[in-house]
Amino acid sequence: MPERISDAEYAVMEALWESSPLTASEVAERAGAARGWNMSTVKTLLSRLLSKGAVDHEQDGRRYLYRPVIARADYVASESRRLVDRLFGGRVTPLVAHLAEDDGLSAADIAEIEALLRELKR
Amino acid sequence: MPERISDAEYAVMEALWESSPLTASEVAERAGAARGWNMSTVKTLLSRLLSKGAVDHEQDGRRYLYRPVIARADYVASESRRLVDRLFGGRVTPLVAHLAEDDGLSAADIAEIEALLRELKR
DNA sequence: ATGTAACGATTACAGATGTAGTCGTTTAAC
DNA sequence: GTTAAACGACTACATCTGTAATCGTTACAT
Repeated sequence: MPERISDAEYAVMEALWESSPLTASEVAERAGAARGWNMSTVKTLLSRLLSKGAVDHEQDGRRYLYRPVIARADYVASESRRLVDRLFGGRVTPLVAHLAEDDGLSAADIAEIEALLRELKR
Repeated sequence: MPERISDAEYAVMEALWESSPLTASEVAERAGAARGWNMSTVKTLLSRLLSKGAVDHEQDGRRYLYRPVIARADYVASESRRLVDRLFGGRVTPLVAHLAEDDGLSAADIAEIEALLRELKR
């Protein structure tokens, strides 16, 4: 039962997954700037992520270096699963069906997925 | 910009999507009972859904009959899109790849998806 | 040395959410 | 007719989330 990560917190995680460790200021540059966040906001988010155990920090002089504790792949897996469970009764196929229809996959997309499935059949 | 529907509210929507119109008590039976919700909780959720415009109600004597305004398919589409956008840069293929690997699709699942893709190529 | 900029810690506050309780009214059963 | 059950309306309240501001300390530039 991992603590859930909010939307805003997720943006911070993205920055850390892309490159870590980072200082709070670096996170602000990379995740906050585009969103118009104040430095304080970024720090709040970092401290919430700390207490949720999603990131860790190590002292570096007068400041901290932050790095993710949970892997992006794990997060993505659990969020995807959550969606599939909630909306599609845990079945992946209907999700794919839905996305495929609704979303107009390009021929290239289709080819890519087919290749993937062929791989899986090995 | 449709108002977001929370997890608890979603359970109420599920009941209404499955069968509607329903009275508050019926929603409580169908969605609340399994979750141990108090009648009050269900009524609160219904009124929040009303103000969000996600459900509508019609008077029926001294009580209301509730029915969904937004279609399940639309909700599912927007939530799926949201996930794909957030976690996979808007691309469906990586999601499918992820789910497929991580999730061990059965041979039947794979066949089903392949059939689906063939359909799409027409 | 001194002021100022950078940092972390703490506090703030409104809106959303989960979960209910209370109140006034109506109606159905006696 | 009277009472208890059912209903909707309104209120409550803790937690989470988004978004900061303030405070105390430290270090860097002068």
